[in-house]
Amino acid sequence: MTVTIKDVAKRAGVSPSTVSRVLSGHPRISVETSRKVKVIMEEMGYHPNIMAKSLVSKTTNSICIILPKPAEELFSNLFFMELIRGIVTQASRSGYDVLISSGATEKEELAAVSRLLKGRRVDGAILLYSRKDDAVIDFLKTNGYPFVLVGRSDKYDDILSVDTDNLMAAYDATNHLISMGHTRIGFVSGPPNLIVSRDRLEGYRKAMEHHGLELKSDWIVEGEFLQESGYRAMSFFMNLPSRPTALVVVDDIVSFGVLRGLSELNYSVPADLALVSFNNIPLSELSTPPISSIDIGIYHLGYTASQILIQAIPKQSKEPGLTRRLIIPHRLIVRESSMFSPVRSE
Amino acid sequence: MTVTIKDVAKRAGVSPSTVSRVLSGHPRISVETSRKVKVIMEEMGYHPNIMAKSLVSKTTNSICIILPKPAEELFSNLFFMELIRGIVTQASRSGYDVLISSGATEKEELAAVSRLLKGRRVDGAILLYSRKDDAVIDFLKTNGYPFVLVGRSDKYDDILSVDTDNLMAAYDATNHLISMGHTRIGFVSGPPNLIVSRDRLEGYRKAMEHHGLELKSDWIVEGEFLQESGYRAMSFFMNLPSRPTALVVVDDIVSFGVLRGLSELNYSVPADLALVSFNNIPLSELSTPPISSIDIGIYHLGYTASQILIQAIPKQSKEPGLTRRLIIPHRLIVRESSMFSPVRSE
DNA sequence: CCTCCTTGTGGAAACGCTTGCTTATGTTTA
DNA sequence: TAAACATAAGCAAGCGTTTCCACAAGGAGG
Repeated sequence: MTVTIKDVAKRAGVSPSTVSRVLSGHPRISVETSRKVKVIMEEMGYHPNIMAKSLVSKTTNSICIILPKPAEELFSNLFFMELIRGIVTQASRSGYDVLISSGATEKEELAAVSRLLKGRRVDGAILLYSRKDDAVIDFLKTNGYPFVLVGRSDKYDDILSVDTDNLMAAYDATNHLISMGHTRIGFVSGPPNLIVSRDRLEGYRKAMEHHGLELKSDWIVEGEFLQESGYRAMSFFMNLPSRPTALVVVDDIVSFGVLRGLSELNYSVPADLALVSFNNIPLSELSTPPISSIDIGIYHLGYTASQILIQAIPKQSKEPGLTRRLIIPHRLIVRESSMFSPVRSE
Repeated sequence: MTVTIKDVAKRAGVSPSTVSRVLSGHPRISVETSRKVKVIMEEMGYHPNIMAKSLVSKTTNSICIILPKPAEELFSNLFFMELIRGIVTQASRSGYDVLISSGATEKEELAAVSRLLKGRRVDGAILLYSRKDDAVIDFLKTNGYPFVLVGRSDKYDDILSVDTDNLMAAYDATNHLISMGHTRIGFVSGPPNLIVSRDRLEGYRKAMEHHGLELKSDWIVEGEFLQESGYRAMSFFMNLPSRPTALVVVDDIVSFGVLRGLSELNYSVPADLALVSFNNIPLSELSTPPISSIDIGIYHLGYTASQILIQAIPKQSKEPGLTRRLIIPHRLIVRESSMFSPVRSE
């Protein structure tokens, strides 16, 4: 049925080994033979069986993306789509296939990962954002599988990772609001077990302290990376007797929730509440008003993660890459949501 | 290094065949042997080599998603993210892995597909939205590979597919505006080579004719599934001497563009222009104002597509599924963007 | 008591490919 | 002219499974 290397060999009057060598560009194959075999492969519609190849070469030319546990929700976040886009693009340029994997529970997730890696279905993995204590990281690390983290681990520091300097990013975001004249600035954070939440919160704190501004514990609320969290945070803040004039929000999606609530209550952005958030997903410029956001180069993060991972996969030919931890630069995109200076009240 | 079936066999004092049979739950294995072998597998941390298994069974337990050509752009559309989410969820429930593939050009795309299918890396494919003449469909069809189309083909009608009744959906959308009292209704379409564009346009036409409303060719503009297209369409319509009071827009993303342009010009939605669009992506309720949209159950489309595909993959055990073409019901979600009745002017 | 089935297991080939070793055919070198 | 080498291609083993076939042991049927 399907045409194998043997069929090609027979038809070309050479041995299977020769055909295989033509395929892999072995140096000791004569130009003529090579050309002849190639013509025949074309004629017969030959395609190498990837499984057979993988079996002997012990390498699959594919990697997997491991989505964080509550994939159902997070999936909807454009953030992950951008990340995946970056990964898929780069991987496919390097001749790698990409497999998407996610589990409903952490246990399921671990099972999936171990099936894929131990079963030699993929050569390596990309983890999208890490929690404080991550069983998957432990698994991958102790078994010596190539993997890269988009984000950072607070447990290991010799791990391949691509990340944003979230502390600095939050510092910059807060600073921007301060430079616009805001002094009463709140922070809407993410889940406390995510490292990114903590780093961004810390950056906010640093900036406030650095400018001698008051850090009220009332003005820091935690939530999820969901629109609803923003909505809730907004009503919390607006009901405060003494409320902030600006907010640093941990993720654009959360900002959408804030925005929505504000518009329902007929508050205006940025006049009643200015906003800066993170990630600059494609939709942050589409909202009304457009949201100022720290662009962290999501696509670029994904692209780079894939690059580093593929470099780290042991190959017969090349030395492994040297990169360990890479920081992708961020930059603040100022849009309407923060273009307002409050009246000085001191 | 890695533990194989032979290692387990040796340690358990049985033959490799027996271990293999334990693995696959063969009926003629004694309960005792089975238990013993399983314990040893656990102890030794055995994981079956998926490649070896695939090689002999000629089946990979994985499918691939083929993204439409200009993946770079479309990827950003939440639409695809939702679709992928549905597919991945269902596939993983059925024990299948999902591979994402996309090519920059149609030729590259075809090469990727043929590498994956002919190379027996995947058992089947899901195509996301079809163009008028699709080489990939031809390839899959003539080679007899299992695949399902999310959308429909105008060339073959014996193809596995999951789709929305786009004609009816557009009819409903238009009808809704008419029932709100609009008589001057325009249509913002997508690329004419996409079947979905044509079907929706046709539904709009049918509804207009059915109510005896004027179909001005001025009031139908084509574009891409991009925000920019909406922006352009908006300025076109607003500069018309005789302009519509409502628009049916082929995709929510396009509506965002319309909305943005309108707000820049200080027009108000729905008072100056009412809007209904399609797909009901998670963000359509987040815009200001929220957009009325035809919910086509994107996640469900993906989920079902995966289900049908996996059923159609020939297995030793089961008969292939019987479904050929499945229509997922749609429903109109009315939001603020269409909640306005124009003043009767006749 | 002998044959025939059933049950549980082992042996070995096969899946399609790569690769180290070997061989055949020139081409240099001493 | 013989020895030494470079080049091109073939042979066969092996990657980790599955599965057909064979086989042993025990029980049932005649």
